[in-house]
Parts: sequence; C-alpha cells; structure tokens
Amino acid sequence: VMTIGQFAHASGLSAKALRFYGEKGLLIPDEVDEVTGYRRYAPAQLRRAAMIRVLRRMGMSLPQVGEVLDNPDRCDELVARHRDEVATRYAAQEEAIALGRATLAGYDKPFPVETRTAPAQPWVAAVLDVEPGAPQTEGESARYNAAFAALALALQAAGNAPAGPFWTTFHAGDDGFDGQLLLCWPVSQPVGPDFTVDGLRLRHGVLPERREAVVRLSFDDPLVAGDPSPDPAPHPGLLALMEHLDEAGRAGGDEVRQVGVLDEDGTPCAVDITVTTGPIA
Amino acid sequence: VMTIGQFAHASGLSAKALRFYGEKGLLIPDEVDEVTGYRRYAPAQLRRAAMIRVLRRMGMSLPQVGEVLDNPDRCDELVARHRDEVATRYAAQEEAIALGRATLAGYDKPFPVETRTAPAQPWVAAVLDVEPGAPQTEGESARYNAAFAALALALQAAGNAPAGPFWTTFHAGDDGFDGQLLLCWPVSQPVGPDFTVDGLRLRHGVLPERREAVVRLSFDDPLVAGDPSPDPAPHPGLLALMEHLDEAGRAGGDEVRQVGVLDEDGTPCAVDITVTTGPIA
DNA sequence: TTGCTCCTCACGTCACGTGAGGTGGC
DNA sequence: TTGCTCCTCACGTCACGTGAGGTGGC
Repeated sequence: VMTIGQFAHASGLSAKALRFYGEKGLLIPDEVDEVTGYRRYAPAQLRRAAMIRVLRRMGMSLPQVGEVLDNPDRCDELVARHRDEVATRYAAQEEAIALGRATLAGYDKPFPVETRTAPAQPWVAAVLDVEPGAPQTEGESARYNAAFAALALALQAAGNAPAGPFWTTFHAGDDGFDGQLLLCWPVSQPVGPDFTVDGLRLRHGVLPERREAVVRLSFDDPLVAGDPSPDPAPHPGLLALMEHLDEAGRAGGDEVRQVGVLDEDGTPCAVDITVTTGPIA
Repeated sequence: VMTIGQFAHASGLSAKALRFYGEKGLLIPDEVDEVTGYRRYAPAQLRRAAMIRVLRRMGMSLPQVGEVLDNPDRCDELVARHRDEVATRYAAQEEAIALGRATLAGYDKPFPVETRTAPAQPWVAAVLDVEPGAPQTEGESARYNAAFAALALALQAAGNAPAGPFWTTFHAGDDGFDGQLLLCWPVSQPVGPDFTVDGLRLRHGVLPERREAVVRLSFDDPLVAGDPSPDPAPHPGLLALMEHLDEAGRAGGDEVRQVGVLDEDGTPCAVDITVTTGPIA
C-alpha cells in the first residue's frame, strides 16, 4: 500500500491526475480512509496506472482509455484504430491547411470584377427542389444535366432554340431549409404558358435591360476544381463581388446567376457569377 | 449593413462565433445599437470574417489568428510556421503511439524475474551529485565513465582490483530536488578510510549475504535502446519487479542496484535491475 | 513541535454550442 | 397579430493544473 504521492512517483502520473481518474472510475484507489479521505494504492495497481499513462500519452481520451482497459484482448485493435483516427485527422488538417493557403493567397490579390451592360433577355427554366446544404453529388449533377438537355431539346423542337449559355439561380425556401434551383436557358422569343415539357416543372420570364457585375470562376482554379470540401470558405471571387456591390452602393440581396462558360470545344470550363447592379442609366 | 444572421450566412460563421469574436476583439461589428444591443456588420468585414474562418479551419488558435490578421504581410510565414508546428506535433504523437504500442506489448506478456542468493560483498563507490530530472546527456554519461575508470585504476593500483561488474544506485536528496548517484565497484577486500582517489568523493560498505530479485533490461530492447523519451513510462521489467516484490510481501523501498552486464567482448549489453528481497533464510 | 503530505472545494483553460428567458422588427 | 430574429446570461465541454484553506502523520 502506498500513499498517493508515492504511487504518483512510481507511476509517473500526478497526484491530481490520480484523484481525477479515481473520480472518473478509471483507477479507484485500493482503499480510502473513511475518516481522513486519504487514498491508498496497491502495487498491483501500478500496471493499470502505467497503461493509463501510456494510452493518454498516445492522445486517447479517457473514455477510449477506459474502453481499452475494459477489453484487454482488443487492446491492439483499439490502439491501431486510434492511430488510424489520428492519422486521418492529421491528413484532413493538412488538407485544410493546403486549401486554406490557396484561399488566403486568393484573398490577398485583387480578383477581377467585370462590369457590363446586357440587353433584355427572355428565359425559360426548369425548376428543381433541392436541399441547399446537400453536397453536390454525382447523382444530382446528372439530374441537372438531364433537365437542361431535355429543356433545350424541347425548345429546339418548338423552333425557339437556346440563344446563349445556360445559367442557374437558387431561391431559398421560406423555411430556409430547402429551396428551388432554376435551370435557365435564354431564348429569342418569350414562351407562353402553353409551352410544357413532360416531367419538368417550368417557369419563364424576362431579364430586363441592366448593368451587371461578373466574376469568372475558372475550373482551372484549384479552389473551384478541388474535391468539394464540406462547407467551404467564400471564394476570393465572391468576396470581390460582394465588395464591388458594397462600393457600388448595392445590397447583396439581388439575384445571383451562375452562367456556364464553355471553351471552343463546347466543354464547360468556368462559371460566371453574375449579379445585377442596376438599370442602364 | 447586415444583421448578425445575414452576416453569419454570408461568411459561413455561426452567429455565436461572431458574438464570441466580437467579445474577443477579433471581429468587432461595424456598429452596435445602443438600445437593443443589435449588432450590424458591413460587407467590407466579410474579408476579415472569411480569413478568420479559413485560419480557424487550419487549426489555429484565436490568438494565432489575431496575429495573422494584425500582420497581413507575414501571413504566409505564420501559416507556414503553423503548418510546421502541426506536422511536428503529429510526428511526436506518432512516435508516442509507436513507443506506446511497444510498451503495451511488453506489459502484456510476463517479464522474467530471476531470484537468487548472493554472498556478502564489500564495495567502494564514487559519489556524484545529479539532478534526477535531468536527461541523460552525453556529457553526464562521459563523466560517469571517467569516474568509474578512475576508481577502477586506483583500486588496481592498491592491489584490490574490482571483483565483478560495477553497479549504480541512486539516493534521492532530502528535498527531492537533487540527489546522489553512487558508482560502485565490488572489491575482494573491504577498503579503509585511508583509501582515497584524487578528484573523487568516495563511500564504501558491504552488501550482506542476501536474496535478490533481478530483471534484465537488454540494450537490444527497443524500449531500452530507443532515444530517451522525456518522462518515459515504466518499463515492463520494472513493473514485473514491482509485482514480484509485492507478491513476496516486500515493500519497494529497498535499495535498487543497476548492475552492468557485459558481453564476451566486454561491451555493455544490458543492465540488471537488482533489489534485495531479504536475508538468506 | 515543525514541515510535509494529504484532503476538499473552486476556478481557469479553449472556442464556442446549447438552451433559458426575454425583447425588437417586419 | 404572429413568427422570426436578436439579445444577454449561464452552463457544459476535456483533462486536468493551480492555488486557497484546512488537517493528518511522522
């Protein structure tokens, strides 16, 4: 039997840690004096204390340590799992740091914001319900492409083929929980309510003659092309656009259009984030 | 100007985090309503908010984030330093896990404890003052070897050459802060108080006829040979020795001798941790 | 008897999250 | 008017470290 101080010295744990482990039930003193509260530890407890120390040094939490102590036969497995978790966390942090450096570099240098005037433009859109927080999965992406293609074909068949690159806009729902994505094609002629496409919910309208501010997010940009991190930081281009709107005295509440940009091969190579800054003076 | 909710949405930070950052002075709202306490944020603050978010995602603490924001020109340097710190911490944890696994494996299987009887043994020792917490530096090690050698030579010259392998014992000082290391040679004849060696403080005595328990820590053991980790966990052999003493009904307070073990070439290859378990029955 | 150890609170750490309870703004 | 947002406490997290103030044991 040893006092807490002797046991602390022998085990390499602090007396405070020993009291804490006792309180948590991880390492109960061999006996506790009823009157004085003095804790007494047995030499046979040194093994457990040493294991706790080693496991804590590995970075395990106390519940994890307890799990290992409760399942000595699975010790190796649990330790290996912990090592893998640590490695995974480190890899994730490394990636966050690399991505963060790129983002900060983008914030550091001015991002080009183009301003231009645009003529009135009729459009037709397919409406899709989406959850805004949902990640951009492969399946969703295919769904969008199919809807765009079906709408384009129907417009072509109606003799009112798309008159330029498509765009999308997002309308948050009232509850902010889900929302609607509009997949828009510009058309030469406004369509009437009699234009329908099987399986698609349509909407249509006309963008008025207007001034616009645009930033181009290229798919060559690693911040755009990289595998989508969950809940990413604002892209430098979006920041630049916000600041442009601010300096122009416009609130950011206007509708944002994401206009597809194709290269000469017709493959998507960028997206133009486009906001209306006002009517033509 | 935006409400905290709008700004939170735009920056990707939570309203709670924004309040916290305001409280800490990291990101002060553009204005705070005197009456209602409502916070208002300006679009121009989005850049700072985005940077905070990115830096936090990298795993920086808020003081570190503040340092980066205060020194935008050193941003790259500070981020690189953070990355290196993270990598260093991870490497240290990886090493702790590897070392811990080896230690746990040692705890898992029984460690051999030898018991034996030993005859009475006169000894002479050089006394060195040491700080017990101090790491085993190169310089200290050389000092010990020099003292051992000087003592052995003097004994030889006095016709009382070492009669076996050397050992060391450690006596903690009264204050527990420093202590004394005894470097001992066994001798055939007890020495008198007239035996002195220049530059060495000597002590001498006789080990009585006794029973001993011994564990051998081999230098081949990675737990023994590995670079000395600061404040290492108890070696499985020491644990086994403690438990042996416990079962034998002996407290662990007896003097511990660390006896050098040489291979056939005369180079040190192990150390025998030796404790007295009692007189010969 | 004097130090030393041991005891039990209580508070601090770090960056917020999670309610509780109440009010302002559309 | 009803919801919704916003406000300010206050508490919890994790594994102890750091005193404060008081007592037991040699």
